[in-house]
Amino acid sequence: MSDTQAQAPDATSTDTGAVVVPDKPALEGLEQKWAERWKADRTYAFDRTQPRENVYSIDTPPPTVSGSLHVGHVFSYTHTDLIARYQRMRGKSVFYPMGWDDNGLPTERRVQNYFGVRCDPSLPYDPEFTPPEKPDPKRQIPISRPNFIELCEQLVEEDEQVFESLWRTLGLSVDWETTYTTIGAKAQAVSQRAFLRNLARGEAYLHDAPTLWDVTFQTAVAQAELEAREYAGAYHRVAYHRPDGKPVYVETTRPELIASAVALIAHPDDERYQELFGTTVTSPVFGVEIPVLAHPAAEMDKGAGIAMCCTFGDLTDVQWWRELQLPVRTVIGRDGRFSRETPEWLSGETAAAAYEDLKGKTAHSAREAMVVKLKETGDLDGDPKATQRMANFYEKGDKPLEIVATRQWYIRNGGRDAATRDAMLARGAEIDWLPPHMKHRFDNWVGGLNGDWLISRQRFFGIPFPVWYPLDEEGEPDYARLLLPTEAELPVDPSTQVPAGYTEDQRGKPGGFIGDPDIMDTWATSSLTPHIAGGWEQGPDGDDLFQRVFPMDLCTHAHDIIRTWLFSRVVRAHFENGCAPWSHAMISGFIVDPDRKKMSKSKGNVVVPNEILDKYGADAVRWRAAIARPGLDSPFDETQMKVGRRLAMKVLNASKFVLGSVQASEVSSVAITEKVDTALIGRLANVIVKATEAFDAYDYTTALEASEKFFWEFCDDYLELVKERAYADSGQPTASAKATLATALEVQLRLLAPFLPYVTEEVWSWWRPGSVHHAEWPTVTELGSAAAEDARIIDAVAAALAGIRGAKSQAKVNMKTPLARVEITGPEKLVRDAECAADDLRAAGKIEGDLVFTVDDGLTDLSVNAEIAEVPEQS
RNA sequence: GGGCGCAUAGCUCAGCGGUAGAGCGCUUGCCUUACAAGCAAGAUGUCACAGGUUCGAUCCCUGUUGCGCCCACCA
Repeated sequence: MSDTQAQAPDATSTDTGAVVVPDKPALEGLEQKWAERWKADRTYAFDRTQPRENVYSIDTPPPTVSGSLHVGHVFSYTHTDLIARYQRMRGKSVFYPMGWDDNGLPTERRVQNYFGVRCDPSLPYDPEFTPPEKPDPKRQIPISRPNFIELCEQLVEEDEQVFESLWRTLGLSVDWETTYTTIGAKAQAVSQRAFLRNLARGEAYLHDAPTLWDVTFQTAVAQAELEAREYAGAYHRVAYHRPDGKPVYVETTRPELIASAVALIAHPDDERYQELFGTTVTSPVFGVEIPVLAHPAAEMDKGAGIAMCCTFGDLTDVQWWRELQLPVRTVIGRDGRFSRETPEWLSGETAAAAYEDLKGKTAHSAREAMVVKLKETGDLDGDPKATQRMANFYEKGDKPLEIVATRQWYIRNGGRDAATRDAMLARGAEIDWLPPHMKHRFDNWVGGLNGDWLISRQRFFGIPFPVWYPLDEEGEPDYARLLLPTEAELPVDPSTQVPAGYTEDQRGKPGGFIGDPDIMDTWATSSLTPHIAGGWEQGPDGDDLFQRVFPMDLCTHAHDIIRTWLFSRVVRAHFENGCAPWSHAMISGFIVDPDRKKMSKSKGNVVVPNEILDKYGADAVRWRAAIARPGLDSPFDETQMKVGRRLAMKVLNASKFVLGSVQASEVSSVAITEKVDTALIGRLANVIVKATEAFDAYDYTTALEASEKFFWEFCDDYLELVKERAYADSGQPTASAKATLATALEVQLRLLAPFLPYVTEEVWSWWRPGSVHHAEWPTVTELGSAAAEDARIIDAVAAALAGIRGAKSQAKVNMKTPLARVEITGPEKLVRDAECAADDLRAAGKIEGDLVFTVDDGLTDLSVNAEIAEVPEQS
């Protein structure tokens, strides 16, 4: 092979072909040594002069830097790196950037806890502010939004260094000169530009509607961030009253929402309620008159079959409210508490008096209060019956979500129109899914969308919407008339910058303007990672980089974020670029604990990556990652790490051994002439074919298995077999053995390089110039005519050798023990194959007497009969 | 309730229409100057269950059971 890369010469090998092997090769220290070298040599730098067809580009998940990494992340990122390294060796210029997801709620929370502060947007900026030495989590110091953001930026920088160090240790061949953050100016400009484009095309819109609301974080949340959890509740059988006084019982788990009831609803076919449809009933306690209506979404067999519709208790209520055009009667505010003002529909004397006790209460205590009242009025039938129900939670929250009508920004995603939904499904079908069944997750999610994508959040540390609103003479914002920046002005912060034609002193004044107070959800930014990393419409040469890397070749991540990250990138690329963002999506499984349970902090079963990297080394951890196929969950078992470590160690030792007798100049397929040697090369050729086909199909595990199996056979059989011949003084048999050893080792280092980047690079440096990671991926062609040899010869020889060893093992003597006579019997083909290695077998088996080959076509396998020369005395 | 995946040795997993495989673990040995974190040899199975297709099914089809995951589910 030729080394075309201009690499710095290596310290431990020379251009003259000399071989320098350490006395005691060790794994310890390899990560640090080579990570530093790769950095200094810019080994993984992207060559952006290459045209698109010579580029392999990868969209990497930006890890949440304020979170913690677990072993599952490490494995999934390794999977990506295996492909990256393979493609690099195939001659591609690999675009492999790394991003940090540092904006959003996780960072805010971490900053609050770390520094003991909280953001109060009403405060002015304090340039002198320094966080307390000892944060008191119970007494968080209120600070201004700019102060808060400064602390966020400070902390994420520290976190990012920790992450980078871990990834470098793991050996990810990321181009560390191509990093981005989701809060950085570049990401801000890209997010805002993409948003403005969506807005201009009508794909983004402002909408005042009921939204899922987290009362703890006081922000809207999107469908993709929901998590259904079991939640303890109780059925309350409650009486509404017909005009004639007769009760109509409903069953509800949320009696506190009787105050916001707008109708009772039953299924149109429900016999029991036919005569009630079109009439009205009055609510218990409050005596508010509401209609009884029919709607097919009411389920006859659920509860009493007739439901109390409140605005809003759940998503079915929203549907009824919308489709039956019911009024909005909101009692729970953004803080999750009952309104402190008596609602207008409860202004009657009885109702107002009853409501008095609910004011300012949380949903939970309002419920308790209502139960007391219902008992007093006799409208509670029996005792509440405990039940477990599923409720929607924000995935990061711990209180069930409420539904609150608020004004929010949305991006269309097919949740409200079939044409867009079909377009998204079509984009999904353009992607090669690995494994293929992961596409069902995507289709399933897109098919189940129940609304557009809500991207605004009522939080602080994030990318602001580049929007201002004019204020009318009363100081009310005109949401229909948006004030927008030009793309050239981006990024903008509407809370500190002023729209064209206005001055700062008009902020918040009648006739003036206000900035949009919200920020974009972090997914709204990470949905653009191909654009951010790929330099979409930015940089001195405009879109030059982007044209070379987009659409990308690969994205990799675990299956839990198909519905969020994967889908949102498809949405963005569809609207902005009219294509899918990548051609391949490789979906990793989870690493689960030995009981096949998901790892989670609360269960205390999380494996910390640093510990296993320290203990077993990066190559061992990578090996373990590589035996987990795409999409399959894999239980964590530490003993597997030992197996990987043993392989890495074996590579060092076997290489040391081979290089003890072989010169770099002996890598040559021409000198390989002996039948056993050509057969080994023939087998190696088969391995190259198999590994290459597997890698091309993104089946890194099969590629590893093929190369690893060959390597162990190479060590245990071939190396033992030709030892003596390779060490002999001269002659063509010796030359053939040496050439085979050198060639096979050199090829194997390249085959294993994607999996074990450290040991292969270490060994490469002993005798080859440059980096193995820029060496060409092996081909059959370079092995010459030997590649065509019948590889099965090796099997027969190995069987003969095993027979010889077996005899010694059974006799419980050591392998050095001489043999007086050996007879190898079997079918003609196998006997002739084994006979090819007669001299090597004699040497390896220490056969001092006859070595006889006998054909017996009655047998199907080789049979070896060996006589021990002398049985050592038992001591 | 809807969808997807899985079920093969004690464990983790390959495999395949024609005699069932690997690694780990286990057993028995060996200090063989590359490696004792090593080496050699060896034992281990109703291929979840029931039907069907086939000359032949662990493999293909249908159903069942069990396990896991995703979605839906606040009356």
